[in-house]
Amino acid sequence: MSTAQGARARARKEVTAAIKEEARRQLAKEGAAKLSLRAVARELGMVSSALYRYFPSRDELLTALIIDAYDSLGEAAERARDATADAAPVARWTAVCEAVRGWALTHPHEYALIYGSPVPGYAAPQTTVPAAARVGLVFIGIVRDAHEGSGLAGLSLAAGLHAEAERMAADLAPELPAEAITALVAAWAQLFGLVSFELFGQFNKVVEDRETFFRHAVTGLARTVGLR
Amino acid sequence: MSTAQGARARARKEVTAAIKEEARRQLAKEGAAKLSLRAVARELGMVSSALYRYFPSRDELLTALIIDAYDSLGEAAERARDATADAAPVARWTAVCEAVRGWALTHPHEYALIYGSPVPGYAAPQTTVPAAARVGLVFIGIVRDAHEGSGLAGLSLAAGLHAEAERMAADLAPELPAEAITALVAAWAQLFGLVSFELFGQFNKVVEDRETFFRHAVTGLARTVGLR
DNA sequence: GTCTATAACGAGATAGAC
DNA sequence: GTCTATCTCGTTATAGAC
Repeated sequence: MSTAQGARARARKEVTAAIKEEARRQLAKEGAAKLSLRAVARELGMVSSALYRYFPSRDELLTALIIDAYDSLGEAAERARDATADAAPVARWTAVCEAVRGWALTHPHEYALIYGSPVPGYAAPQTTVPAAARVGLVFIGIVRDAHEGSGLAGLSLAAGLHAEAERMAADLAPELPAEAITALVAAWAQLFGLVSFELFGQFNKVVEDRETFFRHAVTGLARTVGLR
Repeated sequence: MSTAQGARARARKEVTAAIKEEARRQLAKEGAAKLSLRAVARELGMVSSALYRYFPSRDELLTALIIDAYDSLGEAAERARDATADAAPVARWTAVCEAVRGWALTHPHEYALIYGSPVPGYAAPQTTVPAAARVGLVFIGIVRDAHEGSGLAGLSLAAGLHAEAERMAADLAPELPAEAITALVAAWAQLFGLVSFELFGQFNKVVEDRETFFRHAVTGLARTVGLR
């Protein structure tokens, strides 16, 4: 019975993986808005109703793809962080930024799914939050390590932002100065601005040597969060 | 006959405008990927074949919407620049940034159309380039004015980036230092990272007082391009 | 119990004949 | 410009295989 259960569980895992794999293929070809359970089933030689044993609705399938994408990106970032554990803070920062960019370039459609336009009629549930937070936590970890080690450069903070900065710090990293967390959130958004512009074509005919440009830009970002 | 011709031209303009208006409504409801000439025609009480007298294809309609969106955003930015002609460079910079954010918040679907995920199967033609460039030219203008007036702060440039920086400067603004243009292009992308994160929901449960946060962040961006 | 297959619903898009 | 026949879709109910 334990082997039968094991076999069933294994089969279930494999089918689930095959469904997501095919769904990702469709994501690339038609976009998230047109992702269709029927098409996925057809391509897999299944009947559409059979898919409901694995995903209770189309939206749940989308959610699974979104979580997978966030996790895949988060893992890439964590690998880069861990591989540079002994390096200087700025070097770790840029290494993670480059890992993010590298992941985006190799997974453009999954990147568009999580950081591009919202899918009409779909609202991401709270279950996506932990996976979505992983990249951010990697950056927080680097800044925290720098803070406890060589220290952070002093940063200024606009007068009206104190309350909000304290709130964000309490939420995200109580052990860090509020100005650092504020700067970090801004840098986080700005990093994805650089990646999105490259990926979505805004750098066409503008930036040619994108790798060098990116490294220069994110080194600047590292400085704005107080790393050195 | 000249009155008849004038009336015809006017009618054509009006129908064209009505088509685009309805198309924008669909953009909001279903997203760019599902924009269909048929649905637009139906909603307007026309027959789909009649639409082809105004737009030769769905892609051309999309292109028109994209150009309109870029122009609308560009105008908002230009208005903010002109309204602050006598202000300090940093104040002008933040005013234009806030105009960009304000436009995005009031036109979220058009923003997603031009700065969100690419539409599958659609490639923007070169005709969109001039409209797309308008916002960028506004920022270049502000930096140029500052350079000719109170001057720019000195900026560093990564060693390997000299060639690319010179190329970009020659392309975009030969009268500005190459480091300034490089920093400006980065800041431009980073600005849209801030706006996209707010608009696409990444700031949910993270940034609460978004207006204050945004102003703080773009003031920081102004400094990274050498304004003061 | 776990899965797949058949059939059907209501809604929307599409193609072509007229 | 209209009408109709035929597709697609998400989703459910049901029946039967393993």
